[in-house]
Amino acid sequence: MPELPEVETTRRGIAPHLEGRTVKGVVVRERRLRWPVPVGLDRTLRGQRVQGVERRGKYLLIRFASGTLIIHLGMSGSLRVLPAETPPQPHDHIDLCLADHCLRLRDPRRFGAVLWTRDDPREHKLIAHLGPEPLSDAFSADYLHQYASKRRVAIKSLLMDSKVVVGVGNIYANESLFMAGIHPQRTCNRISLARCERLVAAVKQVLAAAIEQGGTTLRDFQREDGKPGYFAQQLQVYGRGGAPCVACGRPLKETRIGQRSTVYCGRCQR
DNA sequence: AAATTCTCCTGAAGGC
DNA sequence: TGCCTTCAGGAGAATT
Repeated sequence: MPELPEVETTRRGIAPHLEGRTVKGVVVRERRLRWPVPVGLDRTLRGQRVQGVERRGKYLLIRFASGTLIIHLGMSGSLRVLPAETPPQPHDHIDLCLADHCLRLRDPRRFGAVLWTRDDPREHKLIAHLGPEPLSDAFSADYLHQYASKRRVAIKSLLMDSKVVVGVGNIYANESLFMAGIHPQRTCNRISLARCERLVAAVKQVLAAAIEQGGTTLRDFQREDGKPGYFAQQLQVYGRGGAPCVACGRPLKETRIGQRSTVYCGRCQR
């Protein structure tokens, strides 16, 4: 499941193969994604040159002179650069064809999205109201503390709210809260500035480390499976309910917050 | 306004 | 072995 580190790794992987290249054609085999894939993408993009590949939160932005292709990978989406004429496999929904290669979107669960906007993508409905990037200075302890003071949800829910900060999915919310020693159920307006400081630092550290590892595990973005290696590796709590806490050895507890699997240590996290 | 629940979908895992 | 059920999850939409 693509979290921000994997989306960023994908961006870095595909950008050199796209930027400055001209689209030869677009093939849409399945347009029933989260929202219908716009009709006429082939006509819109054929002959257009890619000006840049950017990211905002978990949205990838492929910029052209006449507009921007907005791509979200949802839960099961992946983008790979393949040699032209590579036969499509099941769930390979869209190809962006270049001279010698194609950018191919695969998304078995179809929670992803491919949209087109002619306007500034930063003003797009889905993007305009997003919170700050987690690795930017705008995501600070002061910012989080102030935002948290106005709300009464569990801190984990706050972290995963894209209006508060983008890119912190379920896995990294669990990991960050463990690292910061904060109980995921704790009401967000009852966390001190000092503890917000720890939490913000933890989020940045976890995401930065994952991007670094995503870079190694996904460097060969043409490979068939694209399974992120950093998942299984250094996870301290996610997926480890009942297993011993790496810090104190007590069994990790598992519960649900907002329909999401939540794992924590009842002793280390308060 | 804020908080909570619902919804989309398929593959994996578990039960019998 | 095979069929059935359950579950996971991003995040906007709908509901409370």
